[in-house]
Amino acid sequence: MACYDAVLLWFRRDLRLDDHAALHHALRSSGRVYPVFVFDRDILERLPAQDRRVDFIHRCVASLKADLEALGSSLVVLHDRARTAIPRLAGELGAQAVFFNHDEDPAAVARDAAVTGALQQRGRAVHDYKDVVIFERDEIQTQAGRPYGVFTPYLDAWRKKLASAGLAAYPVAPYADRLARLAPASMPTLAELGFAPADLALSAGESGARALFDDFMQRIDRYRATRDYPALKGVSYLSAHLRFGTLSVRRLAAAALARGTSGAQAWLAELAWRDFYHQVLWHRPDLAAGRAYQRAFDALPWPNPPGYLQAWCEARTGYPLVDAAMRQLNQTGYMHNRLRMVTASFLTKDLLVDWRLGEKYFAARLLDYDLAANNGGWQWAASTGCVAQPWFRIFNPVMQSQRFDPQGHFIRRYLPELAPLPDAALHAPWTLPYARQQALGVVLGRDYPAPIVDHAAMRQRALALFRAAAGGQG
DNA sequence: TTTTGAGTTGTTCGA
DNA sequence: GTCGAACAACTCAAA
Repeated sequence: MACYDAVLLWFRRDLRLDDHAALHHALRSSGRVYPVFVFDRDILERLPAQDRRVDFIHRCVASLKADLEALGSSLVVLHDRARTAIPRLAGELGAQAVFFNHDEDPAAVARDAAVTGALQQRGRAVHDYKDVVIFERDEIQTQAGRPYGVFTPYLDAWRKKLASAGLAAYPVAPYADRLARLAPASMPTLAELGFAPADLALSAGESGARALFDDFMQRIDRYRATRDYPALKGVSYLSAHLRFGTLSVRRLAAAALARGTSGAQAWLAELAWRDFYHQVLWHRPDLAAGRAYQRAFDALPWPNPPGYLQAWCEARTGYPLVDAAMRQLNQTGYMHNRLRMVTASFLTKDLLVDWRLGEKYFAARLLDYDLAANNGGWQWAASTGCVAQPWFRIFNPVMQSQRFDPQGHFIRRYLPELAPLPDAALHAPWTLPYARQQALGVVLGRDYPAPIVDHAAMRQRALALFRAAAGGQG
């Protein structure tokens, strides 16, 4: 292992001190480690001022800084362009090397290549590590040495590798005295970054992540049975913390493995999905530019009927489960996984809107937005992805509503204007006669939109669209 | 090389 | 209301 006097540890999507690959290696190889985080102008400039993610990250960074100060160090927080700021800071602090963890987002890959080039030009070393996922890049390949394009065999290989290789651990505490002694300094406020505070239900930072993790471990055995019901507390609610690395994915996998129950196994497979999509993006960076995984579907002539996208975004489709889900997204920055499928299917197969537009909307709204997973999920729903939903398999939004929100608890939570409706009518209010609507005080077109499309008719159009495109592959 | 089995999350139709 | 078949045929991954 290299031996340095002083190095930089660049935090990015790994905002924690627990089990941190790059930090662990930095501390082991250097007498002094300077922790730094950059609010990157190159990224922030492209975000709207009300983007609630910046508030969440800001809180996580403040929490990380406080944790470092408790150890006698601090965090250098810059509001700058990482491409130039990191090499400059390394020079100012006399750091001989910069340590960071991989980020496979193609924009981050390009940024890191630029930073690496600039550092090496000045004779400084760069050390980068796998940390965000369990297995990355080419670690899991088919027997033919190709990346997997089908999840089920990938999962099989992933589980085998996990069983044989085990999970690495990257402790930080034993070397904490090598964190640079830094006096607490101020960091830019959210307002100085140009962003407004958000109404966040999710507690930030490592302590917030830990609390959610402990809570989920009480429920993980029931995960398989409850995860599809948005009204239930069935899923982990850890996605945003995984996105920003306030939790170590290795700790999560270890906990699920140790638990060993059917529910824990089902959840472990979700972590494998995350690895799978990250690996797909690594091999297909063109997906980030909106290319379809199945190139034959790149030219699919999405009709994009005027007004449909906006109605979907604004929760005005007239399909209660879809609208409730979109309100959940708009109000909280989160959407239940089952509902991500329902709304994505509805936009692409019922409204015939290009999946890229839906993906873009999710990307701007989701607190847990992760390019690899979001793109993978949308392409799956749109039937353009790897082992996608077969195109003739189209969700029926009413049936999904009846199956997964039978008592309408979720719908009533986000669409209180429909609360007076009886359970049976909640999934398809247009089936109520006008007189009954009046009696209940929920009149379609006045209190809630009439359905924007007829599912059966649009299903036929979607089938025709895909049949033509699939036939054209010939 | 060829063969074989399988592919996250479904819906509709008709008996 | 319940059940099985049809929806199409292709690609992936392993044996």
